Amino acid sequence: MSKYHFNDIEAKWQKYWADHQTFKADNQSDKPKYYVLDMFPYPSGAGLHVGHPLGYIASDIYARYKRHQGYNVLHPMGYDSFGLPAEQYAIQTGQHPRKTTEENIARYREQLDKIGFSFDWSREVRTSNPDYYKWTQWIFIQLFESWYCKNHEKAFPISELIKLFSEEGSDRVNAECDTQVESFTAEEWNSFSEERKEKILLKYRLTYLAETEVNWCPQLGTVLANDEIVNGVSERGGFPVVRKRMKQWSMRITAYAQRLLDDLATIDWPQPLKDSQTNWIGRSEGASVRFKIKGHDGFIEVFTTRPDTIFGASFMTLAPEHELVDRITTMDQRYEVSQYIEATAKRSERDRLADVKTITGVFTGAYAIHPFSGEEIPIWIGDYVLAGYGTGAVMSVPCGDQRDYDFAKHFNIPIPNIFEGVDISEEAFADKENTVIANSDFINGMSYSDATQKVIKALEDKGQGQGKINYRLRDAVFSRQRYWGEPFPVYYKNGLPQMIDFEHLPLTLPQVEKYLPTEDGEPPLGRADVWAWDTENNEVVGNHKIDHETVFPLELNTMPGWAGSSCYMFRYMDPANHNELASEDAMRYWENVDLYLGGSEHATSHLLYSRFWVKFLYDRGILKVNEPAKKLINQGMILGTSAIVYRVSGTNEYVSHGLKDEYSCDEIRVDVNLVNASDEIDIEGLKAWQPQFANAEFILEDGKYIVGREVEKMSKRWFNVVNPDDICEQYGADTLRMYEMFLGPIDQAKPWNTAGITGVHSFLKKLWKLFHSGDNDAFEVTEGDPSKENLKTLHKTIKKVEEDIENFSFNTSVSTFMIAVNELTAQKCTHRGILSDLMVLISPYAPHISEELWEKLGNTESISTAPFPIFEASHLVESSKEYPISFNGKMRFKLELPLDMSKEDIEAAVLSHEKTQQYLDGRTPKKVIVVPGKIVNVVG
RNA sequence: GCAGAAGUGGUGGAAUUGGUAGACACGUUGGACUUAAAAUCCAAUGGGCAGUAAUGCCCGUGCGGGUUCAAGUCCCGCCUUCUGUACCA
Repeated sequence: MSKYHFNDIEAKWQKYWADHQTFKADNQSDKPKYYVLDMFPYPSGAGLHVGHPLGYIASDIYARYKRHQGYNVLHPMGYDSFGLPAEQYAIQTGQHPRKTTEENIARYREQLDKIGFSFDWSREVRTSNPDYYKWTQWIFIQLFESWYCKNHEKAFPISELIKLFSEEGSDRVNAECDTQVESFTAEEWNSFSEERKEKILLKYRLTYLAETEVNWCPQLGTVLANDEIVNGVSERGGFPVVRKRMKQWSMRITAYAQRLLDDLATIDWPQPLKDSQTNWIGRSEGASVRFKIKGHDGFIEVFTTRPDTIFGASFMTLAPEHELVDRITTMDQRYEVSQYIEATAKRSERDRLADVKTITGVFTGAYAIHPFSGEEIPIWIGDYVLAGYGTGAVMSVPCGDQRDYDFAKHFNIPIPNIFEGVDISEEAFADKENTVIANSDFINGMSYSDATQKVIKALEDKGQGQGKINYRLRDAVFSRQRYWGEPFPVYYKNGLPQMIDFEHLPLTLPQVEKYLPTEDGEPPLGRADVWAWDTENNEVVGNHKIDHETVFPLELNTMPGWAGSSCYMFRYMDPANHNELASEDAMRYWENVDLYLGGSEHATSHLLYSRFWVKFLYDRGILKVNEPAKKLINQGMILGTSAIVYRVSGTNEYVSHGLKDEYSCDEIRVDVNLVNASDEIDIEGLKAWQPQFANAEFILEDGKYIVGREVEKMSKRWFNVVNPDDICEQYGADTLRMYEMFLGPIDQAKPWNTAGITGVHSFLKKLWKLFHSGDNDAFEVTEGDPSKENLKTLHKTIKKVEEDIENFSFNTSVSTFMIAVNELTAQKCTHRGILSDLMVLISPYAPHISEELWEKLGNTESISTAPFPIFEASHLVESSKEYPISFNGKMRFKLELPLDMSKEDIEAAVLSHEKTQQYLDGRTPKKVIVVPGKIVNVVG
């Protein structure tokens, strides 16, 4: 009666861990600290599928391993619980998103608990809880109260900027700010009205209100960030996105572009992830050049990475949205230009992306003056120039840039050649490394780098340009026209934003009757009746009081999804603190995340924004560290294996996969849980599953209906979701944990496939049997000294498992355990010491069975407090080894030799061996290569 | 187009610094136990050739070259697949 009853064992230990708070971490300890974090999930209505826990299992193994190694481990979990799906559901059903969110969280928790994670649930955070988003609002206020000084490359309190303005005026301030700021003296500043000062400061704050061109999604009724748009349509829902000018909150992340780039060198993150952040930031070096406009006072400013090609510029191109277009267009061209602008504005982002081949543009009638030659250069408008990058204008050098070349060819603009010995009759020459400049006045004969320096110097002397570094990274739009997000702690007095004082936070979400935008296009908060701020009593009051002189309207937008997730890793350190984000002591102790696990899809969103906020809070002395995580691992996605049945077109007949080519069929995806490991479907189950199959006819092959397979993302809509609860029920959590690791390397994407799970499950059964080897299956261990063989198996395993965990090769350590248990079974080893060490090795992977057997071994404390066994090389020492002997690299025979032999002795023994003599047949070998412990190679 | 990753049996995948390729598992085949099935256990399993057999030999890590006594691993040139990104001046 001692079968491996995993269900009972797992329930027992999960209860034990919860009752004893086994994994609660202390904020102080003599032990070294280690912080292991998973990216917290959005609790969706679909619940967890087997793909979600992959990363959690890996991080749990590492956390448990670190506890065995004697670390004080912080391993928390929480929920990123603001988000669009709950809001969409609320719009459809009228149910408050808080309610569905809480239900989903309860379901997630239940599922997570079944897998046996060692989370410290006492530190749980939820981004939608007012106690939590109070701190998101607080960080927003800190950003509002700060400006970025470029001289110090650091953020400072806005009060210091005010001091600078009042003492020195604006000209000595070198700040990251809006492109157009006025210049004033200290006297002027001091004479400005408060309102005027406020307006000026808003251009310097790290979060600011600005009229910006945004990605507007009409169907969702909201603005989207660049990373929420995929192929020109919204990531959620796939709706078209158009460009629109709106007043929005923005974050000055561009101030941190260079530091975000530089500090990548200080963190141990995957190279592909660093590369995508580098690309996203998009640093490029070049020059900013100001071209005079014929007959006008102003300049056209352009950015170019090729100042060396300036003499090849035969036209200028402005983006259709460029502010100068209207001013410089001549009367003759006015009609044509306005037609063109209207046409391009109508095109959605998607059309523009889909159709990059068509060249369109129009001449403005105006001319720019070349800064050196003085030539007149026609100014065109073209939609291949993007308003959002650089200055929205380019100097077009058709001989050196393919897009300019194509544009010039299309409109018959001259293409002067400024490269020596290069043929440009077919295409542009863009190879700057192999360039010799010609036809270019004072830079003739120079290379790219020499010419670039020379041109920049000459531009500076003329006051018409300078060297410049440009970034692709844009400031992040921070407003969303949604209900289910953090409200801004902001009210408006005379149209100017004011922050609510810290002691009156959190500003909680008001009740609304519907979650849709209002009829006149305002965000859902525009529906709230009680959404005004009374500055006298510092409380939220009804909108009808707004005409009162102390009551002002509150911000109607809410914050984007990334607001709540940017600094949550610090809140876990001290989640119940009402006075600080986290206490000084807690932050000093835990520093930042030592190991962070999550998907690579967050590379240019969460992970970039988080780094930005952490650097900002570091500048302001709130955080002690300037990066959120020291090491990061991206776990690969687990994909679904969809099952497909084939309906003969226009009938209710379904044909098996092998026969489908004989018919004209439609593919229909069906529930994968109806299909067995040999791809055969349960026909009765299918008939009961959906009404359309109830009366279906099936054309079978060999008496079976075989489905087709397709590997794709695991999702409800493909009916390919596998629920971890079912696996736990059937095989147990320990099997699920080990099998998910066994599937392959942690960072690789792989399809879920239950076929191999029995191998891992039978390993756990064998492990159980190792302890229950007697005739009546009673638990039995032997005492005394372990055999040499036993020790060898154990220490081989310790070494391999330790290496594997340190390298995050969790898949190979599962194999190592299997080998160890097989060997010990063969050795009939039931030795207490060997087995208890083995249990500690296995417990990070299969914690429940380990706890149970650990208890049976007579231990009273949880196995999680047991020290990791120490590897002793002496147990692996052998007296002799079988050497492969090769001739010219080809293996000929094996020879047993003592390990302590010298190189020379090995060589002599090999040469005198009869098989060597046979092979050499009287010849003398050229060389004998001896690799001690490995191989001997005789080169003839 | 650009950047990154990867190509190994029927399948998932192993192979320290170049040193016996295919660990471990699935699957398949055969056997044991059983009235039978399930479960469990044992054996075989990259391909080919020779041999009654033990065994021996040859070929094999996407393709073509190279370095080396020795290459899945290093170098050069290709092909294919995946992932991210894209009119970025």
